Amino acid sequence: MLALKKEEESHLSSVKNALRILRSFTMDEPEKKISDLSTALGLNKSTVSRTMATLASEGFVYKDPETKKYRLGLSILSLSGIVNSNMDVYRESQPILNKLVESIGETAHISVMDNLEVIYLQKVECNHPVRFLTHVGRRNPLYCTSSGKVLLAYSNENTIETVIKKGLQSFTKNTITDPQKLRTHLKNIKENGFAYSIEEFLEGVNSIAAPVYDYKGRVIAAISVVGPKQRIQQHKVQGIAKKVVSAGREISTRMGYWK
Amino acid sequence: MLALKKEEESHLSSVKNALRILRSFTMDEPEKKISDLSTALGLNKSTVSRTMATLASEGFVYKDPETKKYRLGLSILSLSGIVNSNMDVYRESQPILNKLVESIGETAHISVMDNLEVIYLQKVECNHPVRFLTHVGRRNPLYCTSSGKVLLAYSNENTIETVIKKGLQSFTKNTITDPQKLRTHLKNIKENGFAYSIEEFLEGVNSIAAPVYDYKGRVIAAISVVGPKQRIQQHKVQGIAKKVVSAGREISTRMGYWK
DNA sequence: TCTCCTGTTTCATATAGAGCAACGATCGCA
DNA sequence: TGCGATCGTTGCTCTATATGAAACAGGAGA
Repeated sequence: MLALKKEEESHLSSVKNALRILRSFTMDEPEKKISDLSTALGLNKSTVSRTMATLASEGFVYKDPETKKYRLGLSILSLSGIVNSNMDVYRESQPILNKLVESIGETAHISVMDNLEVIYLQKVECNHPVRFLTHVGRRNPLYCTSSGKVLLAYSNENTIETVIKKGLQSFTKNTITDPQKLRTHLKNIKENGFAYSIEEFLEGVNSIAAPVYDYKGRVIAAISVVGPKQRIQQHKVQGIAKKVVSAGREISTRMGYWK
Repeated sequence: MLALKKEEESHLSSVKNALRILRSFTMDEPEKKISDLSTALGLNKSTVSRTMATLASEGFVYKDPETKKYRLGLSILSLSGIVNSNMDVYRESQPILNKLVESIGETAHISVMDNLEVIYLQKVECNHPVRFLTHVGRRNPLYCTSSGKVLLAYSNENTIETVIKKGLQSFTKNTITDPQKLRTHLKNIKENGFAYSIEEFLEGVNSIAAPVYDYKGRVIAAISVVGPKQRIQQHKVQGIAKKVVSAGREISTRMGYWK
């Protein structure tokens, strides 16, 4: 083992390979062949083959006997149920999320920060047929989604600077890519108590988000509504934000926050 | 490596350890300490410690810095989103499940067979405050839940016999534990086109399930409603079953089945 | 302060996993 | 039908690496 960072010295390489393989599955590429994985991850074919056999034996991947392609298995689904049930926010937010969707008529999410990204824990869809923009477990950037900006705004300086240092990639013409602009933008969000994104991440998609507090008054999650710009229009933002903020407060109260 | 079954010969032991550790987390024990895992799985403390460090580095577990206990991480949630989006049934069933819940007023599920168990893919809750009997990803026996019995009834002889051979454990006084009784019971289910469980698995809990077909006419999933016996009464079974069967047909149609 | 119980790290050793290459199986195309 | 090309699996060898025992380092609690 030559020249590994201190942190990684004690990591088991074959386990790491297995986990990297699992994480390489995406929404766009939910099926993988051995050789694809081999080249993509720079691992030997036989290594991948044996790793996949092990993953399959524990139900983490499923091998289509016909095409010989692998998909993620249902063991993962079993584990995800445990992840959720273990998160207080998840438990408390379901009914409030439902009410919010009914009241506004747009899809709503609960999300948290993980590994300098927003990850969506929960989703309640509206009746409109525009769907599948997001999904539970999806990760998005912190600096150009409304939920991400809320989570970032209420985090510490350090986190903000790390995000900036990683680079502010431009997704649309509205994405905030200037560090100084972002800093003041985030301060405004804290003052207003909510954030909105007008096509900052996806063309034609707007969103509004508010913080969720825990019993210590720390922001632990964000609640947000998303929709096409035709329905979430700029002049409606204030009105919608009021409802989102109040829904966030309601969950916070259930989490033991009061103020 | 001495005396391993052929199948397991080519499995990577350290990866297998990691996966076994992940699967050892349950709804009842969502938090684990190193030493617990060590004794529970018969692995050396240091092995577990290093494995957990690796799992944590890829976000599969999260280490509470205060208590030093581990919980499952959000990487798993990300993967579960991909599992779902990859399953046709999942996509098609959401709105129909909603309608069913509205019409009957009880919680409904979509489930499939995996590893000789029922696993719940999707859940839509009713408004009644009796909750958390099941959750997405939960696994239950095939032979004493309505969804399990549907899936089993429409599977092949071989599967049925394997389940019987594994043993029919009694959960309540109504659990079918006699192999011959189960065989004829399953035949009846196929004739009726639906299954019901009157407190066969949990005291006080009844359920009704119907099959979901794919485009080839194979049963690939079950749709079911569950509720307390006070609400799902025996004399109501036929009426509810009609609605469940029809919902199942509706999903089947969307899956390309027609007949 | 002194135990007891954690989890992490060190170190030596055995071994398990990686790489290579050869083998079948399957596919595509002529 | 036959011929390459591609792909996944499997022996085999060798070394990198995962393992276990024991020592170490922190807490927690008495």
